[in-house]
Amino acid sequence: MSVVDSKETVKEIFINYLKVHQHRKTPERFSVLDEIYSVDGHFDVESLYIQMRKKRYRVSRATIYNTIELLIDCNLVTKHQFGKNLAQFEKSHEFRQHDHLICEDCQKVFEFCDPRIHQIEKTASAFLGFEVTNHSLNIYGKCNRLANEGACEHKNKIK
Amino acid sequence: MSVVDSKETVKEIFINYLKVHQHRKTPERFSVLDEIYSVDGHFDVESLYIQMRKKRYRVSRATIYNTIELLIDCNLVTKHQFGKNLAQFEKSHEFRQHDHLICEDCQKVFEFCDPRIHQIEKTASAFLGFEVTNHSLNIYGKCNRLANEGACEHKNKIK
DNA sequence: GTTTGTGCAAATTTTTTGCATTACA
DNA sequence: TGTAATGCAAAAAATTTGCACAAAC
Repeated sequence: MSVVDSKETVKEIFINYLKVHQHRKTPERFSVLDEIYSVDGHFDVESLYIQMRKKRYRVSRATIYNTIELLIDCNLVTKHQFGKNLAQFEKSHEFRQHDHLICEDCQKVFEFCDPRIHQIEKTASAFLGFEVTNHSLNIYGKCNRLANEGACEHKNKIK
Repeated sequence: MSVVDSKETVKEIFINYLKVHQHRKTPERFSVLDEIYSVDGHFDVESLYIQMRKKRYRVSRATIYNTIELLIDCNLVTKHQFGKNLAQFEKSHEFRQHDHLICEDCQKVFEFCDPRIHQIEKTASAFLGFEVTNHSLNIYGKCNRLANEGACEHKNKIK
């Protein structure tokens, strides 16, 4: 699926969500969605705001916060908390569910998939009669500098 | 191990940590540790602060933040981020490693253990040569109100 | 006696809220 | 046209920082 197709698809999903929930289809909401699906990796509200101001869009922080909440509700965006008090977000449609390995030295975030997490989800939810909607698994550690030369920007990296 | 023994043990660990890292042994640091190990479950800095002020202790928020950082560093306290921008903490010495199921309706947090998470940790860390220090697995969902009557304080609970 | 740690308050940072105005339906 | 959504700025909430004073070592 091309980037353009993906944007079309998520826009349709969003339009449908807005219709079903009787929310208005404003240009601001679509520009936030479009911008989020133009970016790879994680982002926070402030950087998205600055990025959108630099470009063609005119949106307020309040609208970004509001729109992201809607996008999370219709599963087009995922929220992360990597241990700091700054919420990070990520587009999530048609992306393989993945979890994160966070390097405590360089703060870089790596992604990985492991199907076994679903078994754990099932067991744990059955244990208390939970109806699971999603999960968040973060593994913290130190990325091996030698094995990942260049992948990790250490503060004290040997130049 | 009794509560008193546990407090003695963690105090020794903390004393040793402070010695090794050449930090001073102040009464404030020990009272924060003592108070944390008197409380069950999760807590945030503000509630710990209020609780300590109500009781015998006289500590500032800044000191609590500072001390908790040291306690995290010596593995006596664990930090959690359950999706909100309020850091939650928990004593962690001699407590079985566990993960969390969070109810999106009532915000209640349930604990569970699953040894399979360690296999995932191993696989994921081997994948990128990570040296794992810890992990955080949060499963979000809706606790079954009927099956857990009384366990979950729903906002719209049927009275 | 040095120097780290503390308390307090001010500053920062991130998110939320109130309200007048705009614009979708 | 009625009402939800927006922008802005102020407020709130959580954490960090600066500095004078206290107290470990």
